[in-house]
Amino acid sequence: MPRQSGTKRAILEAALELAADNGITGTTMENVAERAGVAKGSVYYNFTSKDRLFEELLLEGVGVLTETVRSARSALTGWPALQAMVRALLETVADNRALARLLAAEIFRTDRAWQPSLELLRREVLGEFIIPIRETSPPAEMDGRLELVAGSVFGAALTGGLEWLVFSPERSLDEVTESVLYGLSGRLAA
Amino acid sequence: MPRQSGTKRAILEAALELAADNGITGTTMENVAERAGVAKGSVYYNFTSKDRLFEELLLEGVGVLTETVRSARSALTGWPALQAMVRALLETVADNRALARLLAAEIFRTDRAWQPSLELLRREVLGEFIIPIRETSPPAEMDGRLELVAGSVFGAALTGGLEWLVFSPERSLDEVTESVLYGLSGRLAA
DNA sequence: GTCTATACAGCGATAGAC
DNA sequence: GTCTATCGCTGTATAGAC
Repeated sequence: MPRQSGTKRAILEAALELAADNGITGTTMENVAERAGVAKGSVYYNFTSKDRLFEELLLEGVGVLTETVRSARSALTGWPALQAMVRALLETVADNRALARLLAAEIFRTDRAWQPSLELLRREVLGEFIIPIRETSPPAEMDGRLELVAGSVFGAALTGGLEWLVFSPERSLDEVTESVLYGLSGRLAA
Repeated sequence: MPRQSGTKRAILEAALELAADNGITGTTMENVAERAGVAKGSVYYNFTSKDRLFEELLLEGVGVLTETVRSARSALTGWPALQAMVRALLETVADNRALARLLAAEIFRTDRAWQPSLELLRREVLGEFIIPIRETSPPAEMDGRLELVAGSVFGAALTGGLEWLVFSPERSLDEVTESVLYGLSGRLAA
């Protein structure tokens, strides 16, 4: 089923875990090789450069995120769809905390070799959020700003998830989902 | 008025601009020196190490952010206070876009020398958000989770602001403020 | 396809003149 | 207080044996 050799998979996983802890620049190809249980030469055989390795890693990760959010939306519309999407996003964050932290650090950078491809995927995720937002019939003057609304809803969930994992890991998924949705539910504006 | 020598200020500013574009690890002390118009030795005279330089930079930045948010809250309570704080935060992001990007990348990292001091300041900012949130009389079962709610509201604003600066810089502060507050106003849950 | 060994550059930090 | 010069280490990437 895996479309890659075991070595390639092992390298990707090692790179992900190390970079979540030490940042991408703080992760050396030597570290990755050690952790994956192979020699540095093998890393360079499987990935032409460090940039390529992390590009592949990030694109795969955002792809998984997009699919999860999309399938959570699937049959629902409007607010119930948004609730399901936020929960799915938080679940993904919890299951891939390394990826989530990496993504948070990379998503607004403009200096990376992989930035163009990453931005494309980012827009895909935001697009998934725009769909149910539009279904809540926003006023006409918000039309051109739905991407900003979606970005901030996405940010609320991602930041809430990271706050959870990094600073309050004792909380349950349910509690965190409720907390994030509480902020979006309008009860703050009551 | 500045409590530091001109050289120290110039170094801090150069470091901030460079790190926003290239990341902290991607910024060398040589780069900083060049941009500040001094020699590398002078950088090391003013800051004992690279870590110290960036610690000072980040702490000063978060301090400014905290003060801005606090003074925006000042005389207000509840939802109006939150609105004012979000707007103030977005204004600060716009005026210090380099700092905002740097902060977004650093705030969830756990591998930095300055992480403990940064986390303290982070809690201060969140504390400012918790005050008006509590004033909206959340149900008792949310009591222990207000930090998560605050974190996600803060994240909504910060992410919305970065989305703005990095991907939709043609929007106005008013439009972005409205967009972020739209997500928090409950109109998505209507 | 995986290994070891190494070239080569870049960076943080220090020494010491002025 | 600022400079130039340099040390020592680390990291990316490659060469070539197996």
